[in-house]
Amino acid sequence: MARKYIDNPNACSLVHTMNIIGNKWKPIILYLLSNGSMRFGMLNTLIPTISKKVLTNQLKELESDGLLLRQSFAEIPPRVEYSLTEKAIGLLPVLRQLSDWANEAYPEMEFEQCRIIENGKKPAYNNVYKK
Amino acid sequence: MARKYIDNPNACSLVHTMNIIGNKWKPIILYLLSNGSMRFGMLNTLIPTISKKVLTNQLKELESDGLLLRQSFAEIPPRVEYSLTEKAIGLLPVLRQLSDWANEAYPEMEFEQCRIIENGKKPAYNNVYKK
DNA sequence: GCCATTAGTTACTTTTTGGTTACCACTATT
DNA sequence: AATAGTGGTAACCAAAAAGTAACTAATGGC
Repeated sequence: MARKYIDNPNACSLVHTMNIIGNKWKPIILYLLSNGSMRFGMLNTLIPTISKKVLTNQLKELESDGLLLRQSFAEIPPRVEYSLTEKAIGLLPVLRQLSDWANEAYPEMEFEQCRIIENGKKPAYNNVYKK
Repeated sequence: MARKYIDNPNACSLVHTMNIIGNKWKPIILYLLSNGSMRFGMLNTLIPTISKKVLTNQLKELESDGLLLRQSFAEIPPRVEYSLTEKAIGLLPVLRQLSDWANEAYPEMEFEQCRIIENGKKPAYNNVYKK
C-alpha cells in the first residue's frame, strides 16, 4: 500500500504539490472541510460517489502529508472529526483561484458558485452533492 | 480511449480544473511550455520518465481542452510545435502559487527554484530534468 | 540501396487505482 | 435477543493508466 509519487529528481515544488493534491478526490475533500471540521460519515455522504475504502485512504494520505488533523473520540458509536491544518488553510486561496480560472476560461460551462472560504459563510452542503 | 472525468454533478469549477490539470504530467508540460513553444521530442527529452505514448495522449487532451496549440509542419522528418494558448497562460500564475505553497508548507524539502514565467528568462532546462 | 530522423501508432503487458461485499467492535434502543 | 449506528478493515475483482517494443512514412545523406 506504499504511496506512489511522481519521480521528482530535481525537487520541483510544483510536482510536489501535484503529488499531494493532484488527484481525483483530494481537492474536493479539502474544499468540503474549508468551513470547519467534519465527520467521516458526513464526508462520505457529501461525496456519495466515493467508496469508503478510497475515502479512508485519501484521508490517511492527506493526514500524513500534514493537511488534515484527525481527531478520534472514544465514544460508542465512534466519532472521528477531520479538520484542516494550517498548511491546508494556506492552500485554500490557491484552490479558489483554480476554481476562478475555470470560471473564466470556460464561461460556456456555467459552473456553480465556488463556496470556498467565502465570508465565513458555510457552504450549502446539501446543494453540493446530494445523496 | 474515452477520457474519464470525475463525476461533477453540480458543475463545480474546482472539480473541472482538476479534471483538466490534476494529474501526473500536465502541470509539468504546461510549466515547460511556459517560456515558449517546444517540439514533441524536446518535451520528451525534458521529461525522460514519461513514455511517448503517454506524452502523446496528454498533449492531445491538453489540446482538446484548449490549453495547447499544436502546429504541425509539412516537413520530413516531421516537426510539431506545441505552445500555450491564452487559457493556459492565464493558469500559469496559479501554477506558480501552487509551487510557492509547497515551498512554504514544506520548507524541509529544499525545492529547486520554480522557474515559471520569471522575468521572461528561459528556465535552465538542462537542470530541470536530465536525460 | 541502406540508414537516420521525427512524431507518432499499435498491440500487448504491468501497475495502479477504484469499487464491492462482508465483517468487526461496542453500546443503546426496541 | 435482535438490530441500528459509526468508522473503519480485509479479501477480492474490475477498470484505468501507464509502460514496452516494434512499426510507420517520407526524405536526405552516404
